[in-house]
Amino acid sequence: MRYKTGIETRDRILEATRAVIARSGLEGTTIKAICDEANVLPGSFYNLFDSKEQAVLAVVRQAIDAVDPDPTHEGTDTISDLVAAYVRFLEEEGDLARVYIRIALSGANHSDLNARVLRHHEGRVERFGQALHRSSPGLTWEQAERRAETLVSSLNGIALHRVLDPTFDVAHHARVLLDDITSGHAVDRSRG
Amino acid sequence: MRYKTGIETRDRILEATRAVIARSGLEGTTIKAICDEANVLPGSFYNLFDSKEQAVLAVVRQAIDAVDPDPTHEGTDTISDLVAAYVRFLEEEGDLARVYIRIALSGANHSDLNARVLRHHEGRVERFGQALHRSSPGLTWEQAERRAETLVSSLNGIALHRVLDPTFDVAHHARVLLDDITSGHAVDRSRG
DNA sequence: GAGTAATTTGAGTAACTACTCTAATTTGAT
DNA sequence: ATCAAATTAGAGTAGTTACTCAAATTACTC
Repeated sequence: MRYKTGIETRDRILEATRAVIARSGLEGTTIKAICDEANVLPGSFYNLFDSKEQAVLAVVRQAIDAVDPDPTHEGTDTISDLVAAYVRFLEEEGDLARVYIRIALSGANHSDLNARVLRHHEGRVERFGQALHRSSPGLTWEQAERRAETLVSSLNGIALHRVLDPTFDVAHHARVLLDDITSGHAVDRSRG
Repeated sequence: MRYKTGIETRDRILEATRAVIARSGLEGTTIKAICDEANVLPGSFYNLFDSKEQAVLAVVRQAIDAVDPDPTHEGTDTISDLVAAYVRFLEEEGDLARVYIRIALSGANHSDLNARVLRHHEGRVERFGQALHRSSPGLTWEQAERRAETLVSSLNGIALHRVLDPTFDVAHHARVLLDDITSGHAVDRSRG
């Protein structure tokens, strides 16, 4: 892959892989579907990728990275920022968002993916927890983290439903969730 | 299927199908996996079922039905009851719960499943909305329904995460969610 | 316990899967 | 323009898929 055409073909294949995963899921993604979508023959695919897995994992990485476009802002953004960023991701990166949600479930099959998804999830929970702790001094760090766990999982539920129903108003429900979870609950009284 | 052994075999195959879907997802479910799990040869499977689809759909129906064990109670149960019933389902019917969550995503491929899942979801939202409206007179019916939409989707998010992380405390997070969504928000101020 | 229908067996099929290989073509530095 | 390397073409392979079928076995009725 040193010529321009090779790089273009590689990009086209990754785009196609993304579209196919978004449409058919990780398990339902076949080489034929990818090649048809990318207008490429199997020989070309295997000239640029070692395996189907490699292309799929590249897209998986894209999706996970795209969820949080600016991980370097750590320690400065509010929960509202974080939720808004996720909503923006869901609304503007339709295919990648679908891929992301598909991964969350397919992970339960492939143990390596499972571990990767869980690690990413924990990172998000921690970041949300810190933001929550900053804005709600009444919460202990542990309480903030637990509420962040609820929030992040719930947001994923909203994202999940959008895959089924494209008219689902993600922005609205995310805001309701955020308002409710951050309002008036200085103490986590549901514990124990 | 008129002999006792045939009925037993049928049940064993459905149990196996349930376990395989829970473990590998709808797309990842193969006749071989089902037959191995049920200790049956393909010929026997096809003596009792017309197709793989038929067995899978039977399990899908089981899962959807099991989510709400008592649909006749309509109009009398509280949101707390409904949430508790879902939590109980998730905790006590591990395999069926996994199947249920898997369906929610796989539905995006098979359009018939998608429609069925959406119909079921809408039914649940309506039931949750009615319970919410009963307990919170400050909410209009429409507001109650919208909050129910948020709640049901969020609960599914919590269920989804449990598939990835079996130690996830579903009961706790469901209660936090319920408390937050039902507390102090007589007016849906996030609208518009 | 004989007869009949249900059930099980297990090899077989056609279509699909991921992936390979060689020959033909295209690319870009010289 | 030449030439080596990159890229593409496209038939081919081995394994897996859902599903079939005739023959052997088993279960129940009388």
